[in-house]
Amino acid sequence: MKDLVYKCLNNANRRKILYCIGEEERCVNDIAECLDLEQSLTSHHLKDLYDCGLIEKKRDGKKIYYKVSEPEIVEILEKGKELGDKLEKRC
Amino acid sequence: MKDLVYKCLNNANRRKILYCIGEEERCVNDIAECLDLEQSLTSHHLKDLYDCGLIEKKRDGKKIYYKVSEPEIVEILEKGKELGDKLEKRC
DNA sequence: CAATCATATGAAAGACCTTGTATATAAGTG
DNA sequence: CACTTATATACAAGGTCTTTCATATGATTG
Repeated sequence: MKDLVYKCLNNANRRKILYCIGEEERCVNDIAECLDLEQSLTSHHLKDLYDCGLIEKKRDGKKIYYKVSEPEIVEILEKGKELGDKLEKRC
Repeated sequence: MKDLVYKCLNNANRRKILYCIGEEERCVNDIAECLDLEQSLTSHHLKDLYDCGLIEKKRDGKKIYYKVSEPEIVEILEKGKELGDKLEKRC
């Protein structure tokens, strides 16, 4: 259970999704299009993120809008990216 | 390549190892004993962490001492833990 | 209500991870 | 040099993850 946050972070597509809906909410189709992912794949990942509690959703007519509910996750993402970049330069 | 940091974080034993050698260096055997892990498993995980660049090693006679080389990883770990705890309370 | 649009779900293939067992290497010791 | 201690590596079994394809559900529209 405690591993869910790290598990969510351990996939490039999920990380992209988090960045994508970190500032403003977006509907599934927009997310998929924006990141060039299959609709169903996007949906699967959104479910993982949602089940983990990192994002929230809101229905509006046919569309469902998602956004990050825990800003901390974006901070972690940024720290992770910084560190990753730093480590990459070394090799 | 950029995923290595997140991959390293996505395993409870590796996270324990990072905590264990975050402050002071320790040799493989001590780490294994301290965390109650098999020697070879400890060694496997240390290799992953080392290859990723998160920890450094130093030989002293027969023993090899490891310690965290990037303190940022411990910060990330702590932020991740805080967030994980927060999310867990919800369910 | 049939058709359409938007999203979710299930199943399955293949890739990837974790772990354990057995064995190898490397350093130190008698 | 044989032996022991400390660590690393190879391999294989089992499990988990990611992705795709096909299909289902749910809301809206004509």
